[in-house]
Amino acid sequence: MREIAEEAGILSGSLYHHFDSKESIVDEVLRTFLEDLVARYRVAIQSGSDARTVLAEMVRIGFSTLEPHRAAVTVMQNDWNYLRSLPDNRFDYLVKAEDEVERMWIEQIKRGQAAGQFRGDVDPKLTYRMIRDTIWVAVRWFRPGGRLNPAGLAEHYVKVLFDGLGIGDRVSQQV
Amino acid sequence: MREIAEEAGILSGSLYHHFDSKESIVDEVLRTFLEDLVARYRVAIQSGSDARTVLAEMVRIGFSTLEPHRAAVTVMQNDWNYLRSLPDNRFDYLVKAEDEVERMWIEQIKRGQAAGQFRGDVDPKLTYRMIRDTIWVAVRWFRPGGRLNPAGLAEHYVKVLFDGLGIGDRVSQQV
DNA sequence: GTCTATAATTTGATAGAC
DNA sequence: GTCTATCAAATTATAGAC
Repeated sequence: MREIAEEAGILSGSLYHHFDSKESIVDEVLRTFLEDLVARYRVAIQSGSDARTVLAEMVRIGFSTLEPHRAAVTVMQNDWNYLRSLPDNRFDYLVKAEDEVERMWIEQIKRGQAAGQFRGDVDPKLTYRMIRDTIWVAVRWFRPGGRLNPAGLAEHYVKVLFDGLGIGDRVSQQV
Repeated sequence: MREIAEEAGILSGSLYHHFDSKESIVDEVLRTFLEDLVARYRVAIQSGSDARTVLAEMVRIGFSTLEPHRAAVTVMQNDWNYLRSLPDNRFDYLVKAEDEVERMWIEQIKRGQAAGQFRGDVDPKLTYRMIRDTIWVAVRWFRPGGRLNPAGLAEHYVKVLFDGLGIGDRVSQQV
């Protein structure tokens, strides 16, 4: 709280005029982030595009939140398990939001598999988790002004995710 | 410290008979982990196999540490930046170890590109970071006894990483 | 090698003046 | 809306008995 107040240019006691607790600050940061994220996912999904296009767009949306929602993504990374373990039900919406997001991703992965755009021999849920992790953990090393911006990260990842690092006869490698 | 002592079945004061500070505990946990990890990477690299085989093995090694080195991986995830920021130089070896590990991975990626096993239009360093993140963050949700063991996670990831999620004419998708 | 007791510091939060 | 002053609890660490 003292560090937050210092960043804001006031003393820690003054923070309690704006928020009634540390949890309330976290709450506002996370709600804003999740509402924005889910809304943008919905737009991508409702675009009517094929699964591969939608999934690529969702990857781009994810990376694009790293800058505007850096604090939220960091808190999600570091304190997710802690916030969920709190005795009050204050952060129950986190699980609700995560479940909805997971459903969105998995639906697109399954739709792509059904349409023959994605290979059928991967587990949709596990694949979602790995995509999710890759995007959000980038907040730990990503710094604005570096060699690549979030859009560049997204394009690189989409390339590897969809087409793979390897070169060669795809079919013969699918055992 | 109280929680660690409780897990050990003693009181917190008694811990200081075995370690002179909290940092010393973290230090021992991380050193053990990094020595094991680097040694196993070296074995894989010195096997003389082609880059693709070595890289797949390095992925397997990474996932296989999630169970035996769960505490270390968790601390690396949560406290890496903090440990590096400490005024004393006690954890300088973390950066040294990370640099060495990064060199190992990037060398294999570049070797695979030179040999035509990996596509040349991906950034080796960025690709390494994404592989690294995907492996280690799994510690946050991976629980022994679940649907998949670490070896299963590794095989799934190797499949997606090398061959991609997509199906179709690879060349036409490389713009 | 562990316990009891306690020191020293950090941290979230409050009361009331201005 | 911010500051001063301070509280209460938590947390790392120490001293000395057993």
